[in-house]
Amino acid sequence: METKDKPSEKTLTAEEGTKPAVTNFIRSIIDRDLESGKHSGIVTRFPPEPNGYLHIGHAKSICLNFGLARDYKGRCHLRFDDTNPVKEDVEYVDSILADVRWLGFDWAEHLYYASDYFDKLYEFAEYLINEGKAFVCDLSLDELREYRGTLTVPGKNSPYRNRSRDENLDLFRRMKAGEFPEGSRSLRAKIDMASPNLNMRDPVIYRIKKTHHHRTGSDWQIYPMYDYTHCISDALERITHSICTLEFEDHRPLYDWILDQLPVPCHPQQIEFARLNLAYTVMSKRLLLELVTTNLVNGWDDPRMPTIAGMRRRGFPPEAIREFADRIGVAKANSMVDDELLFFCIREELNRTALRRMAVLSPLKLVITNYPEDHEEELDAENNPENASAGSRKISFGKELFIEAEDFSENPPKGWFRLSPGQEVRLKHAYYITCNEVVKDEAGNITEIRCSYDPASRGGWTEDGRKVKGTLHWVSARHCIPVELRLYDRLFTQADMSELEPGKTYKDYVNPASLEINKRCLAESSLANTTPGERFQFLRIGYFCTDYDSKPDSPIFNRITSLRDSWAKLSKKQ
RNA sequence: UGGGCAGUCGCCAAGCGGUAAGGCAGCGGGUUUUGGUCCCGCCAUCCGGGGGUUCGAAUCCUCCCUGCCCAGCCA
Repeated sequence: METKDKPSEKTLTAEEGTKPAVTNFIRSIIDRDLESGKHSGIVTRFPPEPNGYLHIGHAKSICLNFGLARDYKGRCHLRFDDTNPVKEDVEYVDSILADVRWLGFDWAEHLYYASDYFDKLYEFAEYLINEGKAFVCDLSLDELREYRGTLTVPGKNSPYRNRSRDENLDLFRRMKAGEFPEGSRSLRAKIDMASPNLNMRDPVIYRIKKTHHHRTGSDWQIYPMYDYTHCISDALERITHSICTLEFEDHRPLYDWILDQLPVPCHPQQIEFARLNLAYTVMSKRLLLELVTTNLVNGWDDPRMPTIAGMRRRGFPPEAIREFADRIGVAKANSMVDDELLFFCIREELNRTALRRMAVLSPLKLVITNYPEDHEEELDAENNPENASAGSRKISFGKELFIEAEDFSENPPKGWFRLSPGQEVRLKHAYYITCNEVVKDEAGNITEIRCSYDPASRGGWTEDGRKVKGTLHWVSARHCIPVELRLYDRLFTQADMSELEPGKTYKDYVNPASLEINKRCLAESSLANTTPGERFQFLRIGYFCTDYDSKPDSPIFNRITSLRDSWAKLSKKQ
C-alpha cells in the first residue's frame, strides 16, 4: 500500500540518481511546512556579526542556509547583525562579503544590516512601552546581576518595574537623546523574574553606548540587544526559517515572546542545529584572534588557520568545502568531525581538477652514464590522467637529473620498489633506468646516483612487456627552476582542543611542525609562471597552490595536502 | 542541584512501530607509467542502561546514567 507510493531506487530521476537526496531534520520541517501550506516558499538568512573573520564553522552555516534556499528555490539573505558597535568594524564586513562570495554563494540584492532597522526597532520599543511590556530600569550592572537571581533561585522584580508609561517614554527618549551616561539605565522587557529560563527574567533590550558605529556613525546613543533585534529583523525580512546554533535554544522563548507582542508582518520559526567542531583546530573567535595577535600564526589568512581566508590561501577549493558541509550533515547532537573527511573532500576535488606537475622536495643528483653528453630532448607528459581534455605538455630531459632523496635506498626494506642498487625503475614519462653506482662524500653521505638507461624505453614503456614496479618523479638539472615549498600540518597536536590537561593552555598544544618551509626544492620549468591561487598536483607528493607571496623569479607554493600514501603506512607497520 | 537540549559502528549520520542507509577512517584483494586515482569485498544480531507496552521497539511509556548550553547593558 504505502510501499507503492514510495519511489523505488530505479525510478529516481537522473539528477537524484547522481547525488543521493540529503535529508536532515531541518529539511523535514521545511517539507512539512510546504506541504501543510504554512509557507509557499522559504526564506533563510546568514546573519554574521562583523566582529571577526569567518571560519569553517560559519561555512557550515552558510552552506546550510544558502543550500536550503537553492534546493527549495527560495532565497537566502546575508544580514550583518551589527548591534554592538564596540566590537565591529568595516574590515570585517568586507572580509565576510568576500568570503561568502568565494564560497560560491550569491545573496543577489538581499544584503541587509540590522542597523538598517534601528529606526523601526526604536519605534517597536516605544510600542512595547506603550503596551506596558517594557520599562526603563535604573539598576546598575551589579545590581542587575543581583536581582536576576541564579540558576536555582528566582530573581526579584526591579524597583523601577512599575514606572508609569509616560515616565518610561520620557526616560527612554532621553536615553536616546544621550542625556544619560553608559550603564546608568537600560530598557528592559517586562516578562517574568521567576522564570526558570534566565533569558525571560526581564531581559535588557536596549543599552546606552556612546560608541561610533561603523555604519550609523554617531546617530545613536542607544543600541538594541541581539535578542530584541534578531527576531524583529527576521520578521521584517519575511524570513520563514531562522536557523541558528544550539546555544540559542534557551533564547527561543524570548524570540517568540517579542514577536508575539509586536505588530510584525510574520513570525519566523527559529531552528537550532549543532555547530561544527573540527578535530585538531579551534573555532572560537577569541582563540583565533589570540593566535593572530600573539603571532603564533601569520595573520588571519595563515594557511594553517581554519578561517575561510586561511583555507583559501592554503588552496582548499570552495567546492571541497561545500562538499564537506554536505557530507557532515546537520543534526542537534554535539560532534567532533575528523579532519580526514575534509581532506578527503579536498583530494576528491583536486584529483579531478588539478594539473599534474613534477617537483622534487629534497633533490638527489642522478647521472645517466650512457646518455649522450649535452644531448637533451622533450618528452610528452599528460596534464591530468583523470581528464583527457586537460591535454599534455612538454618536459625537458637530459643526462643530469634530480630525483627525490627518499626514492633511493642503498639497503632497501622489504617491499621497496623504488630505486636501489641494481634495481630498474621508471622515470615518469621518460625512461627505465637502473642504478649502477652510488657516489658518497668523505662523511659517507650519498651525493650522487649513477644509472644507465634503456633507450628503447622512451616515454616510459618497452615493447618486450617488461614490468617495472617503481615510477619516480624527477626534474632535469639543466632545466629545472628553484622553488620554495611550504608544507603545512595540523595547527594543534590534540584532536579535541576543548579538553586540555589541567594547567595547560591551548598554546601548549601548538604543533611545532605545523609549518615547514623548504627553500631548496626544484620544479619543472612550466611552474615558473603561475598565478597565485593556481592549484597543482605535484606528482607523488601532494597538492600545491601558488601562494600570494609568490613572484615569477621566486615561486612559492603551499602544500594543500599530501597524497594518500599507502607505502608510508606499510613501512610504518613493519 | 532550576531550565533547555542531546546520546545509533573509531568519526559523522539516516532511521519517525515491521525487524540497523550512506560517507570518512580501517582491513583484505584487483587494475594502474603517480605505492595517487579507480574497482571489488569485509567492517553495528545491535541503537547510553534498566524496566514496561506490543505479535513485533532504535523508534511508544517509565525510571536512571552521561554529555553540552544558560546567571553579558556580547552575539
